[in-house]
Amino acid sequence: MAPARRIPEATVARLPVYLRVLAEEAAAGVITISSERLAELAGVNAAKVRKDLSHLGSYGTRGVGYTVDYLAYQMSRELGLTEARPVVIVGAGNLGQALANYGGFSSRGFPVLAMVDSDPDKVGRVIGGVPVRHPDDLPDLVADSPNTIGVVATPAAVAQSVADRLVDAGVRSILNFAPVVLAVPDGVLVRKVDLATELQILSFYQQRTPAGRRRSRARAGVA
Amino acid sequence: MAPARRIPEATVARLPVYLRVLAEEAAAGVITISSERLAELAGVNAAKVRKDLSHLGSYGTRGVGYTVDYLAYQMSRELGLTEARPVVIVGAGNLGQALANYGGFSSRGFPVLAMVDSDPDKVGRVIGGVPVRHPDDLPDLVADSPNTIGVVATPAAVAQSVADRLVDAGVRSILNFAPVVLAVPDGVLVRKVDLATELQILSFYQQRTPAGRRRSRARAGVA
DNA sequence: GGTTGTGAACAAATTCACAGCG
DNA sequence: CGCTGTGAATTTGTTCACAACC
Repeated sequence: MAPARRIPEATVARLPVYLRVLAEEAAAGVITISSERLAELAGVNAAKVRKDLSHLGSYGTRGVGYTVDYLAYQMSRELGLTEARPVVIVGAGNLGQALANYGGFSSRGFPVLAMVDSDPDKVGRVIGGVPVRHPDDLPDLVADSPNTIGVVATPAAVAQSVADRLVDAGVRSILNFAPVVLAVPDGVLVRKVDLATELQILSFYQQRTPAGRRRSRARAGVA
Repeated sequence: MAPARRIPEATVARLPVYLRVLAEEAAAGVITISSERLAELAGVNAAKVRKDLSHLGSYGTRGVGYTVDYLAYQMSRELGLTEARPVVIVGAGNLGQALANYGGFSSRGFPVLAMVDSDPDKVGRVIGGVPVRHPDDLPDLVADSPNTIGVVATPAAVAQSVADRLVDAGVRSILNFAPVVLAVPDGVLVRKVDLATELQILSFYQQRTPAGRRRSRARAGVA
């Protein structure tokens, strides 16, 4: 009986993956799932799944597994997903538009309220179903929902000033796609997604793997 | 004198960040940089920087710091960035187009060769300066450069079959934006970027921070 | 029998603190 | 004196292996 306080960072980072798998299984009519199977679908090993889940509480049944719906519910609750978190995307360029159009946000509880851009040609238009607003409207947009998440999808040069405006408007969570380290006050959370960084990491690891024999068609996967 | 073999994963993940900082400093005319300063700009602490760099070798000078150009060169070499890695983006939807247009790839040594899409309305066109090719062309596209990186920017439903085709064509590094765990043979590397996952992680941590007093304008940053 | 939940063993990563060198 | 490079200490994360339980 681990009553579950202080969930390790590494575990938190995996919960969304488990949650997605559980949603898929639930949709497929699966009622219970073992740590073994969940591990396979999530691409990790079973011991890790059990340890991770034990941090949430004792939601499994020995000899049986976990009830998919129930586990998913507990996980959503723990992640704070019981109510929707609105998203405002700053930067209505290619990336901003792609994110706005990307169905994965709204469908997973993150409705895209608006895009924000200073280009007068864009302000007032609706792109991909999302209205484009002027940066001055940020405080109004955020005022209603204090737990709005701000997404920075601008060029690096303006990312810091955009972040400042988001913070001033009351945003306390920021997802940053610009390749800069944002400075924000205490209490504001930033996560960064850097596309070129990901490629560089791939680049490092690929050079070690000698070039390999020609393609074996094995489904290795969960390595 | 750490002659540098087996660089820890956590270190590899930070090298691209250091490298970007070094490039910016070099562009600004800075000649040498201390671990303290590099740490500040990269958003980590100085001990970590020194430990990370020590895995590459002893490239610093005590009492002085690191020569920016030299360190950047050694780092690029270690990351395997001395020659360009071509990128093929599969999926010419919003995300694919955004990635194709995103300058950050080409400018950092990852030229975008082509997008691939099965939509006949798109094949043959040039979008954002990048030609759209038919999936059947994949083997030809990749044949020339065996170290091509494949980017999966398709809906989840087809991501696995796309990955299969990439692997069959000879691709050994894949960056996956689809919210699925890809199964690939040994020797093929996959990294995943899941946008909704990032939002969910933000969601978890934000709910703990009680809502906070009204905005203090402190530049906390590097926390 | 089958599967969870968890202590204990192990491994990786971070941080400290300082000797060593320029 | 200043700053790097690194052993040692600490913390965090992973894996093992098995008792507890259905």
